[in-house]
Formats: sequence, structure tokens, C-alpha cells
Amino acid sequence: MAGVDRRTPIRDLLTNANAGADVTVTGWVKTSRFSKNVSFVHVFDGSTPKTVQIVLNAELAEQFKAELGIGAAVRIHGAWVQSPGGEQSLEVSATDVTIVGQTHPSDYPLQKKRTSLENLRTMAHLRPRTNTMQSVFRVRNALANNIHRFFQDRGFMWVHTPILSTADAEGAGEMFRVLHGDDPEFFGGPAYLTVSGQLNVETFGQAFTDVYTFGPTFRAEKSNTPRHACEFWMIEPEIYFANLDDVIALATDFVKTVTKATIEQCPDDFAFFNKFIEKGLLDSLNAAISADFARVTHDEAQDILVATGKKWEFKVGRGESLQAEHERYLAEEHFKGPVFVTDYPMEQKAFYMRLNDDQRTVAATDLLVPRIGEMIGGSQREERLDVLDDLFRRHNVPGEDYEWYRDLRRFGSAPHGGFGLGFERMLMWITGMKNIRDVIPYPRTPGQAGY
RNA sequence: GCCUGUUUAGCUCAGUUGGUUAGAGCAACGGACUGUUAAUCCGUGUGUCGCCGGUUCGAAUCCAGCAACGGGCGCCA
Repeated sequence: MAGVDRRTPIRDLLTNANAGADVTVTGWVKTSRFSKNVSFVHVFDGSTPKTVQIVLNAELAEQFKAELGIGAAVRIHGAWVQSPGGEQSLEVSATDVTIVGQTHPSDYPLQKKRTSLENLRTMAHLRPRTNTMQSVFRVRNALANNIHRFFQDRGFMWVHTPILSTADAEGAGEMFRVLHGDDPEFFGGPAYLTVSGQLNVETFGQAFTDVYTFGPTFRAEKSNTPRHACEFWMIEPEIYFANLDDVIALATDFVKTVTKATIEQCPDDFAFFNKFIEKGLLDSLNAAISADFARVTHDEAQDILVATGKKWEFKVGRGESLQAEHERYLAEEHFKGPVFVTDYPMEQKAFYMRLNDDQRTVAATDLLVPRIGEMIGGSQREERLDVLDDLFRRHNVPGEDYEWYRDLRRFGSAPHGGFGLGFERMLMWITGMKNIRDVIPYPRTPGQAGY
């Protein structure tokens, strides 16, 4: 039973249309129905949203009835046969049943019926067994894989930027302090968990041309929203000999290619999301990735908002900042799809973004998408040392803390840019899930890191 | 950080102007029945009404405090 042939994944089994084979299935009971002559047990193993139907004769049913309730771990040996039932063409006619791990339905915290996502968060150890979480995490895996494949196919190098950092002012948010119990000076000073790999990856971009990061990142902000977590994964490509147009072209290619590949790989999971999580999800995703992404400047976006004549909670107009309500209006109602907003006022963006010729705006862009808001934030970086120093001053950032970053502008500087994409936000966009906590295996939010 | 809501059975929730033994659906349990598909039918209520005080003859219900968990906004991805 050990080794490579220890089981047939249910996903593979269900694609085998040839009846007659001897098969072994391992997994957990999803539901079971017993009667005098014939009984049915549905088993899942995580390889597919579908279950395989196991048929038991009266003798086996009598023997195992008490132990085949929801949640039990089982190994079933039997024949792969035609099914008279209406909802599957083949099924396993069991000859041997082994109860590998017992459970009792009356104690089991999950039930055959619907359970709220909120309640599931209180049992992080069991929620992966539910239909929704099964689909979410299969798609999370496929999305991650497709992201790597997108970059690898285009010759990008994956750079493992550090998790620990002593830089405390990267302009991307509050940081978690890392303390060594006995030695506060372990790193020669305060150390923190990274809020972004972008500055670090630039070093490698200036040596390998096209690079990206893909890893965890940490924000110590007490954000209490369905879109924020203290620990999340981020993708940050950085390309050299490139300008903002190249960054936008890359981001467009990225979103379209990766989304399309993931939908194609997980048809059953997307059918589930489309039916139970977000009605019309597939239509809206397919429409988004087959149309051109809109593109407007920050000034134009503000003009659009002013022209609506709507009463906004926050002020609109050139020079004002785009709030969530504005971003949502632009993506959902005005452009009805993803839209790049470019050329933000300098003071609204990070110090490293490239100053435009108007001396007022920077070559930055955010990609706004329906339901999510900001999914990507990117820019061309300031490659001119004198201008960078000026930006340090204007942003009140101590340039002396970034000598190594300034060095990059001294030794073979080249125009470059990139973007940061919140992995979970993209996952929410393609699955229709409404809360970031429900697309992370173990969500970390303020007050919540138990397990 | 600001604003706001929820907390009653295993789950999802109802519970009137404060009133006697606290309810429904589903789950679970017992039984019947069926090539069934979250099967169906019959039967059974399993509860510190989040916690702690207060008001009252009487509190799930009113008041104060606390806690947990959500939602909106900000910060951002």
C-alpha cells in the first residue's frame, strides 16, 4: 500500500471511462446513505471538487455502517463499474473497506449542510475539508503555479528577497519589529519583517534585467477590512531598459494570461464559484480578459468623477486622492472593467517613483478592478540620482539610509520599473470570494494568529 | 485609528409593549424505506439566551461595563 501506487487520485479515476479495472481509493467520507440492499458512500481526496461514489452491498454496509459517517478516513478497494445512477457514469463497487481514521458524526464540527465562512474560520484545522475551501486552495495553488510559469516562460528570474530587514522606512506601511530575546543588537540595530521586496529586487534587476519576487510580506497596520491581512503574499516584477508603458504592457499580459490559464486548469472549481460564490463570475472575468484594459491619467480620472455630479464622501478634483469609493466607481460603473490610472500627483506616491517632466506628477500606475479596487500598484522608478535625491527631500525620507539604493544610480543606472500585485487580492478577484481571510490557509489579522 | 453591527440548541436564525415549562428549519440520535445523489418518511429538544453588574415582583428582552466576531472608512496590496 505504500509507494507510488498507493492509491488512484479521484481526479484521475473520474477521467477513466473504462469499466472493469481494480482500483484503490483513499480519502474522507463526505456523505453516506444506507439501506437494506444497497448503500452509497461519497469520498473526496482533494484532487477534484467531485466525489467518487462507492457502492456497498448489504453485508459490507451492515459491517461498516456505524463507522462510515461524515469525516472518516477510509481506504476502499473495489471494481470500477458502470453506474445505474443518474449523476455519475462510473462508480466503485467495493470489495474491501478499511476505516483508517474514525470519527463520530455527532461530534464532528462540520455537517453535510451549509456552514458560514465566519464559523469555519474558528476551525482552521477542519475548514480545508469544505467544498468552498477545497476549491479556493486548489485555485490558489494553480494561480501560484501559473504566475511562476508566466514569468519563467518570459525569461524572468525569481529572486528570493529577504524576509528580515533593517530598513524601516520603505514607505509601504507599518512594520513588525523582530526581537532576539537575549540580544537586541543581533542585527546591529532594530530589525523588521519586510513590507516589500521591491527595493531589494532592483539590485538584481540591474544585473539580470527581468526579475520578480513572489513571497510573503508583512504589514503591522491595524486594518480591519475584508481586503487586508497582516501577512500576505506579493508578486513584484521589475524590468530594466523599460518605461511606464512597458510596465503597463507587462501587467496587462500578466493579468490576462494568468487568469485565463487558471480558469482553464480548474473548470470544476470555477463552475462552483460561478454558481455559489459570485453569480456571473465567469462572464465578468472572461469579458475583462478579452477586452483592452482602459487607461486614464489621474487628472482625467478626477475629471470623470467631477463630471458625474455625484455627491462623494471624499472630495474629487485634480490633485485630490482617489478613495475606495472613487476607484470602485471608475472600475465598476464608468469603465466596467479593469482600468489603469497613471501619473499620480508626486506627493501621493512613494519616493522612488519617477518624476514626470511636469515636475508635479510621477510615472505611477494603479490597476483598478471591479469588486476589488486596487489590485496592482506600479511605476517607473527614478533612475536619475540628482532627481532621486530631490525626491528624498520632498518626501522627507532620509536618503542617507539608502546609500546602497543610491549606488544603483551611480553604477550603470538604467530606466526601469515594475509593479506589486497582492496575490490574495487577485485570488479574490478570480474566485469571487469576498474576504481575504477566506483565501489564506491561516489568516493573520490584528488579534488573530492562533492557528 | 474613527464609525457601526452581531452574540439565543451542533449550524442558520426567530423570539411582540419585560410575564409563567425558550422556539423553527437543518444537523444529530432511534426506526422505516429506497440504485440513492445535501435521498425520503415517522419519532426524539440536546440551551450558563457571550460575560459581569444594575433596574424590576419578574430580564433572552431595559441600563452600564467588558469580551469575542463581523461590516463601513482610513492606511495599503
